[in-house]
Amino acid sequence: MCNPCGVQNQSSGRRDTRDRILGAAVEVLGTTPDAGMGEVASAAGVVRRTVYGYFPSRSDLVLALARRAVDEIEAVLTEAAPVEKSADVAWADFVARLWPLVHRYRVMVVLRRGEFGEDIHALLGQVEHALADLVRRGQDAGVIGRHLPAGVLSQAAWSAVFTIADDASSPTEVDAASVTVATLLLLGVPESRAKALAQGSGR
Amino acid sequence: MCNPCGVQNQSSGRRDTRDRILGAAVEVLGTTPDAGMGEVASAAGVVRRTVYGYFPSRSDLVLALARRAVDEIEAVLTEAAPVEKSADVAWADFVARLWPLVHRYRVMVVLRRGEFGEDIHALLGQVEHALADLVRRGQDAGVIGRHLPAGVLSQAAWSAVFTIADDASSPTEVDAASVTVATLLLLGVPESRAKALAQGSGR
DNA sequence: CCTACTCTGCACACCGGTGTGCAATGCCGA
DNA sequence: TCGGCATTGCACACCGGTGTGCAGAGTAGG
Repeated sequence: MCNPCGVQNQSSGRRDTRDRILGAAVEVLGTTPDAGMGEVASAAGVVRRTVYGYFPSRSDLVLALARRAVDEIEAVLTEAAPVEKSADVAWADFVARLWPLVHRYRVMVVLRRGEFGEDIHALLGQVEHALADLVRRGQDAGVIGRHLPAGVLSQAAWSAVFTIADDASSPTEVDAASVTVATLLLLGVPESRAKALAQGSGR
Repeated sequence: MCNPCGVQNQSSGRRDTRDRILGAAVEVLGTTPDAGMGEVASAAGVVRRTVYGYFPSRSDLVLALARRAVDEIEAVLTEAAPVEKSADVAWADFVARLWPLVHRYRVMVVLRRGEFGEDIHALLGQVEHALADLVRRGQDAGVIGRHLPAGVLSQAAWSAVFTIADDASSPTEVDAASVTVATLLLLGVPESRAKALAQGSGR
């Protein structure tokens, strides 16, 4: 082999390389959604040709990426928001759990527009629908405001998380509690309660 | 001429055609940021070749578009937020004035990532800086919350406006007052005051 | 009517990304 | 030591978008 760039290629297994490519794709496409296969490949420490060995086409790569991300987000959501929990508490937990991983999902938001809008939106639809239900539940229980319809409100809060994430230039300029408070406020939760919830779910 | 598509071409003047192209570009690029010159052209009721007569390159078109949008937004902002006005009132007025025009600026948010990030960001930087200052002023006066640093907070509120805009599928599903309330809440303005301000600035 | 100007409708070259084929290389386990 | 396997490093064809050139056709105004 010839690997002058210090990229570790140890413990190569087929599954392993695939994961490394997927990981690189998250990173690269998250910041440059229209990057080519070549860029993804070199970010993964691999040659363009190799990527095609795992993903026959660019869209296969992107969709695999999306599917994986959506699965993870859905897992976090169902874990944080069981039906018996109050909606505002559930939201706080969800955001707190999501925040450390958010950089991995930035790619989804970025990818929604452009090229694959159709398919990505379908995948994301699952999550967004569940989120809307959660907000609606909160509105019915009176713990979440009615200043906007549930669908719009959940969407606004949901993407506020990502907006804050990629505006916070320094990695830890903003912590999970702050983001939780901000989104709770947007949802119409009173300030005192918002702060209490953020403390509670921040472990 | 040969115009089977019923596209009105009357009162052609050079400036006029230019404006129609720019308008079509706002529309098309707002929903499909990587649309080609051809798509913009036909949306403007014109042939691809004609567009090149006004904008020598695709980036010229995009940048002209961006410059124009930023100018308009800046005008709205300075009109709505003179220094003597309290920051929360100013924000409410700004959002209320911006809302009816927001579809024209969606393109900016969409265009920030991808291809021209550098230049667009420079243009938008003007506005975002002013917005951050406004929020900071509000925090210092105690009318805006400190749950997030001014820069991040202003950014979050600012893009919430656009998020809400393109999630509201039906055009008038959401009115200016609702959006104003939502963003004020996000900024940490108490609910009662937020609603009062939204009423006040809603004309 | 003639001129000037815009818009059209092709032609074309160029470029960058995609996807494929194939021979060569290096590694790891039997 | 040998055979299989993943990876490499070219080769290539293909496609779609960009930007240009040029000869027309339609139109408005003097």
